[in-house]
Amino acid sequence: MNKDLLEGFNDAQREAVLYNDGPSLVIAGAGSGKTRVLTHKIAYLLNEGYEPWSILALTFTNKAAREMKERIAVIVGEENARYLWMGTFHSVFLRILRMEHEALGFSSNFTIYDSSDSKNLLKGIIKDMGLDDKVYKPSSILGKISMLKNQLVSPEDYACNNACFQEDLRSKIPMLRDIYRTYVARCKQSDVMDFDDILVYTFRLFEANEDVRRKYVERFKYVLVDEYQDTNLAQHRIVWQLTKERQRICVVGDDSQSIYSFRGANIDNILTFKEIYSDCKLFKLERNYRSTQMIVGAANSLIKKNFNQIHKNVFSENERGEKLSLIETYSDIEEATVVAKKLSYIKLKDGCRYSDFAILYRTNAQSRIFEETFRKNAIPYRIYGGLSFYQRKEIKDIIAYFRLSVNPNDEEAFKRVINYPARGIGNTTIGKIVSAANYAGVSLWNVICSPLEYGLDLNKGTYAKVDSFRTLIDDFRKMAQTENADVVGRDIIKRSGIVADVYADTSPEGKSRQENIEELLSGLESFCTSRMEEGNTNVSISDYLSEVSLLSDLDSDDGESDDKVSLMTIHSAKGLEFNTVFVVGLEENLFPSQMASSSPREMEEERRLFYVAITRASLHCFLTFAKSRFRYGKMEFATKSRFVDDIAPEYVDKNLAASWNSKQSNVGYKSKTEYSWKNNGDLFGGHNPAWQRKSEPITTRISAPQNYVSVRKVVTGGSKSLQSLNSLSANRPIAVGCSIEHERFGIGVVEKIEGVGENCKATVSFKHVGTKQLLLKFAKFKVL
DNA sequence: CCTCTTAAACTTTTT
DNA sequence: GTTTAAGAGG
Repeated sequence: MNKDLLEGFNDAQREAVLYNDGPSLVIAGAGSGKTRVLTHKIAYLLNEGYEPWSILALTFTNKAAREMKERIAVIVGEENARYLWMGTFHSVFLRILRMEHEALGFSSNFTIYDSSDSKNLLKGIIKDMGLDDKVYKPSSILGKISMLKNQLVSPEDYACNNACFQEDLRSKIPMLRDIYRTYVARCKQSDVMDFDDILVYTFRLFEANEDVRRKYVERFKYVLVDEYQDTNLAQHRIVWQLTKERQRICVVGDDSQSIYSFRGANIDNILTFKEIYSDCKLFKLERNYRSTQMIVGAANSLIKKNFNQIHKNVFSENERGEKLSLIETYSDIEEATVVAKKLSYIKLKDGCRYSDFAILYRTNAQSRIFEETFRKNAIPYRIYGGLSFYQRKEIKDIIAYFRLSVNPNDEEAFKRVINYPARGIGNTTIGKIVSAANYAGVSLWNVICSPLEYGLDLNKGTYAKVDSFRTLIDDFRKMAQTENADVVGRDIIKRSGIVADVYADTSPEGKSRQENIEELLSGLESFCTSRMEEGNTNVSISDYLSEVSLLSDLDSDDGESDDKVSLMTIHSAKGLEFNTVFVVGLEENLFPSQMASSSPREMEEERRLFYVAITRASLHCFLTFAKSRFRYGKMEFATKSRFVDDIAPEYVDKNLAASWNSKQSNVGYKSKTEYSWKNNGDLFGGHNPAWQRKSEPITTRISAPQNYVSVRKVVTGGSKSLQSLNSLSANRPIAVGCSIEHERFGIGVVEKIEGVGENCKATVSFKHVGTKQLLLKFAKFKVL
């Protein structure tokens, strides 16, 4: 059995699987078969006699956990795999917290705030304290509080720390400590935890209750942690609490892929692991099985630019492969078009599937253009991340009712639905309830249950409305205790009036909301049936909520079944691999992000992010950047990202960019398009791709200038004449002092000209709109 | 108290 | 360009 288990492993991998006598740290380079090692190690442990429920395996995404479980099930059988404690930090510890709720003073049905709930609560607190939300911006306060929690700094610790207070004084937010204290108190009052609380309270549970900690130390005889480079202090300390005696722990990670420090992840956790677990054995997986030598070489040369790292030599023995291609385009729209074209071409040439491709970007906002372009060109795609299913309004409304039926003290859920669907309880009434609750230090629910006791002053009509809401929720609560989740769910959306409200709306958006509700209900149903198949006799709404509140969109993958191009942020691409990867938007202030430019530490993280992006590719990797881009609804000019030049030149084919530039100056719009066509042929062997003729509608739409116009007609303003005007400005050079007539700005005089070729910029003083800077390549004007 | 219109702010990255 | 906050009118 053990022989089979280790078939096809290299020495390093085999040793990492077999060593189980003490703590081990596996540094696993990108594509080095890390997941395979982890799954086989667990299978090996099971073979060695470990009971499935005595193994705890922690991952960062539900998806990773599920995949790993499936792969283990293949080796050791479903009946063993299902009893493993395997999941994200958050889901595993939430499970434990529910069992140990009493020790923490929470009810067993506490609910979870997502970040928008947290933000809303903070907004209210800041308002109540009479503070300016321009100074105390809820999202940045939430960020600070989240960081404190991840560092296990309690409100009390924080209030006592003078250095922190001085820092807040300097940042003009001296009330932060009071906000933090109030925020924690209000969550407690609502019987609610936020994401970070799951870790904080787990730590506190083990810290304050030695017997409880012992219990779990006894249970978890072996602990494995994936992506250890992304753990924060709280996670690190919890793992220590569970493993310090037995020291049967294996962590896997790659310091070069640490990309979550913004969320409190501390790269030092992995760098100092050896010191904390003193007998730790170190294994390095350096052979990359995923990518071509060229891609691995490029990635290595890039990451060398970072100082902080564990030395390793990642290598590939796959084919040499082709260089990375750098593509420069002149707008974000063209970037998407060129990517669509290359993608279609490669698909035809390699005969691969759409699902072999990924478009990776730095920010979610960049997905839009690709979405539009792909839709126009009939390229199927799937967008990951962005607004998740569970963040849609109609879904959140329903979930809020669910939450209230489980935990009526949940303040944010309460506020969300007390007047949805509209039942005549407005902001004034809600305000009165909130202040009565805060005055007495109880939940909103408590106030409406005993309005007299808490001095709730409402007129009779309003009071009747509030009380009928209370009755409604009370009914839901009673039902939620006895009935199954699917039954309760259907009843809730019917009796709350959501069905009537949503189904009255026959507009396209209303229709889509209906579909979403149907989807939620069918999801709820399948949740119930699958839980019952597992042997649970009753499946409560509470069970459902526990599961759902930690799900992200990335997790609800519809699987391999459909053949679509993946569009996602680089962050969500971690752990995945694709034949061909397009890393797009490689521009200064976008990637690396502007936010990172101030600190070298953050800049290194951005570089690691780029490293992650490149190493997702197994065969082809394209890097693209656009010289102009729409941001915040305005056109902005951009320059090539510094990261492009961090890759050693021998790995990157920059010819595309070079020849593009040389032809730029005297080429009008139309020929530019033709040029990129020709270029396509040059790159891949000098012939016109067959699909250019074959799929007529796609081709025309890609190359037709109307494409550009129709997509962004508002911003370019009457760009019908783009073509003619562009060539005009190229043919008739302007000079300082001459008059021009601009399509939108009218008549003006040229004051200054800077730059050469396509970067040529003119400062023009217009009669009516004042002085503007025009980039001649884009500006639409006539020389008079 | 509700709803419609207009204005402003917004963008890292996510469990 | 998009979403969400605030203000006016019903």
